[in-house]
Amino acid sequence: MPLRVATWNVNSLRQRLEHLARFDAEQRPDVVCLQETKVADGSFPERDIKDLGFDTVLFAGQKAHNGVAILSRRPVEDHGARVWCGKDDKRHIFARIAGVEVHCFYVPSGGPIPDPERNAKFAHKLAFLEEMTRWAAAEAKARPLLLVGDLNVAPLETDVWNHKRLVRSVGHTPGESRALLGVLKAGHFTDVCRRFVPETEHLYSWWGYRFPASFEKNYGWRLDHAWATTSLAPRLQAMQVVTDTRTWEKPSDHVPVVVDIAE
DNA sequence: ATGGTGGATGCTCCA
Repeated sequence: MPLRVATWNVNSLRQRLEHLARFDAEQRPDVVCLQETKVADGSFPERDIKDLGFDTVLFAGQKAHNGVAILSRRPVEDHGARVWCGKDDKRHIFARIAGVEVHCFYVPSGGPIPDPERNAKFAHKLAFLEEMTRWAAAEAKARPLLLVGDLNVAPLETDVWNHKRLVRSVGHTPGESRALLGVLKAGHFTDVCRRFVPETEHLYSWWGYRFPASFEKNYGWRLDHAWATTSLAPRLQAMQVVTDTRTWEKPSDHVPVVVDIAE
């Protein structure tokens, strides 16, 4: 059996517990990386998660915003978290499982205006992407890494429903795309989703709430990613974007991405 | 610099 790792921005873990249980029953992942848990550590629903069969539950959260977690059925060999851009705002957690260091990221959304001079949130996002990609490129040489999460960037033209219309929108600007594609093109990582779905095909993991009927019209973006170091690439067996969850009642705006790694 | 909706919080902020 391969190591099955899922990543999912649940947009409030407490609102999504039933969806997590259903997803877990259908996909049986060994590891689940969550973003936007939106819960302080003291209120984390640890019992509910352990009852699903995840013996190890790691979380780094805060009240109301952000928050990440890693749930594992397999033994966790090491774990930790890192502070990015000098802000301890709960956007990263990692665990080594079956020899693979799994890093779970929640990149800042970046606010509405794609100009770092006028929008401090966009400046923060660019700084975060710079720090994260620099770190990733350096660490990739050392050991097998699987970097997953909501990177809040759709880097390819086919990662959004209308490139021309959205190229000046935060999340799809050339600068943001360059930050991600630079690491991939440097050969440090394989974009797991694009290894299984060619770049000529549209692929999305997020359909916004605010755009009317975005899911029905398939007005999506690919914001959720999985990157494997090139040393892991030969072991990549399968990838699924579990679009079905977006049809469930009161869904997250993001859907899970599931990756299978041969052991 | 627009609105749309959803989540957490507490009479708005964030995505």
